[in-house]
Amino acid sequence: MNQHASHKPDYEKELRRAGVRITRPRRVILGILTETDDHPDAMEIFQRASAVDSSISLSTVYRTMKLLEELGAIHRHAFEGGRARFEQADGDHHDHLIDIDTGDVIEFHSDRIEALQEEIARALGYDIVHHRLELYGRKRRKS
Amino acid sequence: MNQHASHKPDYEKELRRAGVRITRPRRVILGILTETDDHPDAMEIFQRASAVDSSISLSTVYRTMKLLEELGAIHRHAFEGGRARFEQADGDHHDHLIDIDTGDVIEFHSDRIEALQEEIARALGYDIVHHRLELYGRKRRKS
DNA sequence: AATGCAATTGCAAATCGTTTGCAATAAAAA
DNA sequence: TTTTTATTGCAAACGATTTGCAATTGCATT
Repeated sequence: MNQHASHKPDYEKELRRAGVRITRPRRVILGILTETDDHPDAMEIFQRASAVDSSISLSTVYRTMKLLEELGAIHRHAFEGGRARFEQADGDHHDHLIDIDTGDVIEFHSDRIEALQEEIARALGYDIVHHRLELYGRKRRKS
Repeated sequence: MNQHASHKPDYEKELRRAGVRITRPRRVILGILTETDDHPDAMEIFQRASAVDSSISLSTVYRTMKLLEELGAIHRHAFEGGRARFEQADGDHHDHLIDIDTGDVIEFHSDRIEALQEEIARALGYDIVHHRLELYGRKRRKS
């Protein structure tokens, strides 16, 4: 099991490569995504974007996130509790531990769990297309 | 890893013990839940209930499911794709493999995965409150 | 069996997160 | 700079679920 270290992607380059226009709202949103390491939801991104340019709409945030998701630049997660949350897609697969008190997300990866999942699916006659492993926990109190 | 075998619960007794009234709509819904082994969503339950008594409303289905959930008699799962799905809560914990083509749900349990999850959480300084492990797969083609 | 009253119902409207139609605006190609 | 077309903000629509409310119904009591 090991935690994961992130590196900054160049979203603007990715979008340009996809042939979409680099507009002012998009530039602001991409900037926010680039400088964040957590897992914000659309509303959080919208608020941070509004602080930079108050004319940006929530719709544009959603549209931009959908665009980035389709390009494979970000991942959308439906953790418990309403809103979807986003994170940059930096190649390496990982699962999530969500702090139920703060909402913080810790990424982790376990080859052993992945292998067991494969084993189980095979035994049931299935090929795994994707999976979802989320641990919801609380920080252990110092004893 | 082993699959799970279900046994019929007496929902009506559980409700009565909780001091709620056994109404006609509730009796119909409980009957449907008792005789099903799959993981229906509220709309499916509503449709099956409507076939028995067309005056039953979707609201009542939702209210009854919430009631049973609060009593711990059923579990609610937010698998991918819109609606929540329900299953009887028969003590033993299990995870789910969802057939992405049919929506079928196969239950499984792995002590080894559970142990690894605990290990990971501990290493990160957390206690697991609950977790979600869902495998989304496709039936392996006979080769 | 008739009564009384709180629990339960069906309905419509509200909610929440997200998406969409549309006319106005702005990128970027010419 | 003009033109073309993508993108925007807005408001309205959306789908799943919940809720307020007046009407109904279980059921404990006579």
